[in-house]
Amino acid sequence: MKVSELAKAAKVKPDTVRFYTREGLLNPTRNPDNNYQQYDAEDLRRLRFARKARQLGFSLPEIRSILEQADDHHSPCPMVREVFEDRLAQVEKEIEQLQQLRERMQSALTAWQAMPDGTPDGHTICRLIEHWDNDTPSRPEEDRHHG
Amino acid sequence: MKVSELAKAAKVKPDTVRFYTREGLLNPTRNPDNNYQQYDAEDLRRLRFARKARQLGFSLPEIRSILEQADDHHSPCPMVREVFEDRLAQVEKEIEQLQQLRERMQSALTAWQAMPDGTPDGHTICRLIEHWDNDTPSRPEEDRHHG
DNA sequence: CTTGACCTATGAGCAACTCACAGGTTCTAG
DNA sequence: CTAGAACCTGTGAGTTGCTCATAGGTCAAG
Repeated sequence: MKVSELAKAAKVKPDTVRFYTREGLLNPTRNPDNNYQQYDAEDLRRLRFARKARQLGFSLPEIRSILEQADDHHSPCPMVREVFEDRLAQVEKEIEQLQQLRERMQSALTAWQAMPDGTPDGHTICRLIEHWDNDTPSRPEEDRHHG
Repeated sequence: MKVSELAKAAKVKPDTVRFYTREGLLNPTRNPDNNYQQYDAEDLRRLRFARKARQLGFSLPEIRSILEQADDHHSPCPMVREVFEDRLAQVEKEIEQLQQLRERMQSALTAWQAMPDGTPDGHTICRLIEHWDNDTPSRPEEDRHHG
């Protein structure tokens, strides 16, 4: 299989295939005639595995470790279970923080309904935000990259 | 105020102050003697404002727009309200998706309790992940390449 | 006069892609 | 047989909001 064929089979973009290859998650051979990458069924399995693992929140380095363990004929499952549990805890923490944020935003919206849109006067930029009362520490920023 | 003094007053790192200055959110003057940045009370207000806005999910470009509007003596509040409502909707979407992910992870964990840690055999890397059934996108905005 | 703490600007690094570039290869139509 | 489309190659930059590293300038104290 060539890059685009593998990409299509796994429903990802060709650039993702190239990126994963660069990162060592896939081990294609070369077609000596034209220097093209050649992927096989094993690479497709690895790629599909990697995508599932990504959806579960595994990082690329983690996935690479898992694949390397499998290549060495060691079961990566114990590691998978461990990282998975950590990830679940992290997801739960994120949910909690986002819920707190939502509540705070909702009360702010309610409070703002009565507030006028003041013109900045050198002491105030926008009361709406300046009257926001921020006592909670920052939430994880990672997910904002997507949005 | 010098960089570190401003940073301390706003409880951020000096590098953040420098970064915000680079990005045009702060407008310090220069001490002609030593070329150091000089910040005043207005910069402190702007920086505090920016940090609150960041906690609410505003991006730096958005914050810069707000500050520029305020500099032009236009009230940025209508814009703030609008972006804020968009952001709230986005937070709610993220919460929903994370909750779905959590549920799927929890059922996976339950299902895994009975599954053995198989050794990779060339067809399977780790059943725990391979048997994960990924029909829905799990992270806020992965594109669906379905077809 | 050196030490050390501060300041300066700039560039790299993070995560996981995504895209743009410039050029080589293969396929297809005329 | 050839033009051009559509693929392939590698590499480097862009995304977001910082954070850190580098190399060098400034300043108070000993």
